[in-house]
Amino acid sequence: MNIELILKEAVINAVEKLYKKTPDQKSIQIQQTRKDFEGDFTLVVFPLLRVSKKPPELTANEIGDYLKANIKQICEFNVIKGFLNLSIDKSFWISYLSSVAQKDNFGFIKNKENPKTILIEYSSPNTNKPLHLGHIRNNLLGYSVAKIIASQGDDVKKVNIVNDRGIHICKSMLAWQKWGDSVTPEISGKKGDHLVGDFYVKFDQEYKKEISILIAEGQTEEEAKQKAPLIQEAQEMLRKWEAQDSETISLWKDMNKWVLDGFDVTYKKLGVDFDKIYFESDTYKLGKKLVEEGLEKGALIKKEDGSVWADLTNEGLDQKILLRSDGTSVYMTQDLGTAHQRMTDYNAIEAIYVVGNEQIYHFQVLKIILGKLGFEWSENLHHLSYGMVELPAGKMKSREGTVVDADDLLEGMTATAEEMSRDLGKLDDFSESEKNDIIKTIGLGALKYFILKVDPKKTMTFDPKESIDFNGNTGPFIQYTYARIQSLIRKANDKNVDLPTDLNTKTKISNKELQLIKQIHTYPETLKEAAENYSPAHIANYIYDLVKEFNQFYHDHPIMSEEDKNISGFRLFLSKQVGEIIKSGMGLLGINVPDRM
RNA sequence: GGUCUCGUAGCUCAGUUGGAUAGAGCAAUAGCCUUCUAAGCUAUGGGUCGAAGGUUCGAAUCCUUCCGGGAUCACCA
Repeated sequence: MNIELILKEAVINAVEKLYKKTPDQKSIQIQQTRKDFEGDFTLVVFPLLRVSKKPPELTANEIGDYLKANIKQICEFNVIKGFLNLSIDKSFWISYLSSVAQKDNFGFIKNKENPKTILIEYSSPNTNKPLHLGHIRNNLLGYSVAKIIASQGDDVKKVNIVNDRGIHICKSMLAWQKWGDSVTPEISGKKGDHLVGDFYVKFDQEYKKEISILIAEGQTEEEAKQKAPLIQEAQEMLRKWEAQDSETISLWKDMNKWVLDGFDVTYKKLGVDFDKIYFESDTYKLGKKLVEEGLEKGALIKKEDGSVWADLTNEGLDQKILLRSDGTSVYMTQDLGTAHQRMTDYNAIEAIYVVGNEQIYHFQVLKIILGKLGFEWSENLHHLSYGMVELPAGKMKSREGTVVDADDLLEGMTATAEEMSRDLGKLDDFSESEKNDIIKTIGLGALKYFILKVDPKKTMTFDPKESIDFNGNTGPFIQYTYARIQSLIRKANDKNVDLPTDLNTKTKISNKELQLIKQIHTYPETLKEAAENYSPAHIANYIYDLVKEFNQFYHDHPIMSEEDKNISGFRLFLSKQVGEIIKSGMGLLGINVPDRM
């Protein structure tokens, strides 16, 4: 019994009765009334003037009269210009709040009729360096979007495809061989991914030296880049790897394990996980068969030199190579193969790729080619592309060491949270382990919220020198409000202020309280939109507004000292519900909320 | 050059399929803790929504052109 639907239907009836015509759905525009006006919902009558053939005010008044007479929830209305503001009876809102409390996961959809299996791929790291801030954005987005979509009743599978082979991996391996002195994570005491990453940087440094020497000797930059001994050795190593040379493979396995163990630690700290991890070393040969089949079907073309291409000129794009003249495959070929493989593995019909916006073109092409190959699900492949995270100085570059490392950042956040708590004297009477849990929750919450509240497609800048805020529109602000609510509930329990099981609909409530209930009312719609748009930011901003509103309420609506039992009970009930929604919404962002802080 | 994308307060960002007087936070200033957690609340200042046209009863939102930033256009991944 969604009140907006009831209103919509009623408006249609009104128009039919009054003007003898059926309005089309689009012309019924009902929205929340802006705060500066009296009312709960507003009908915009402009689109209906065509049917009414009367001035806006008159039309609005006529419809208002009809609605007030026929819909019992409507107690009053006013008209300003072409806007018909409808007031809903307060008892309706109070009973609505009661009904919300009876739902288990308010706003979630359970037992959806035809749940879809949706794959979401995110993270997809390279095993040659540790994770950085860009990966954090990717992981948080992927994990949160997966939760949000699942909350709307579909079956979501999280997959990670680890890029564990290729020339970049060989670079780290080679540098380790040359300058590593048999060091291991155990010996150095360094986290494996960082250790390997150091060798990747080392490679680049030495490689650059060689290049500048060659250039000094008179070669062009182009030539020098190709002819430097190090890069040639790395290429040789890749050839050996592909030929399954046992020594190379063994080194590769060792170093990959170091990195993957390191990733696991970071993933765990971040609180993200996967249903399945694919490795590119297992899948990089996939796709060739699809291409050959496509060739037979005539969906692809073969050139004189034997290379195979997809012709996308009808789609306004170029031609795209899929098999080189020597028959080897390219990145796109692989991706065709892994896409097919995954969809088959899970019998899925929809997939979301969480990948940076520099690959927009790649995914556009991928989708078209899969369509040409005859896969109907190609229509349901979505690229959730997100903007880069930049430093004030510009882009982050792993090879040059100008990155914000994920582990460092996480640690820094916890440290800041601790400092903050200490300064405020918040955690003085907590045990050491409680304290640790709480500061981790707060630090992580600050980071996650900081990243997720921003529209994914926007490029964001991050200044490592300025620590992430803990006041205002931040994770800790929301967590704090939650903790206060929990404290309220505990105190109420001690002081025998009852939490009613059912609300008295005659209770007198303030505008602020009404406003809060109305905001609770939009939570399910917010979740739905967030799922449709793959947008955690929607939810983040919703919770912020709710919390802001709640704090105002909290400030000037006493609960314990309120003598009217009806009112104190109602306020406690309302507070608890707000708390539930904070927890639920933050949960969808992958952010925990503490009971005390 | 083609395609895509972004441009809203000093800074970081909201702004639902076009709707009423464009909103928050940070930073600045001034208030509020013997009473439910001050990581909070209140107030003040701060804007030609990149620019110009157009569509519309109505545009930050849609269309066109231009300006500025970013991405991409490999027989790299």
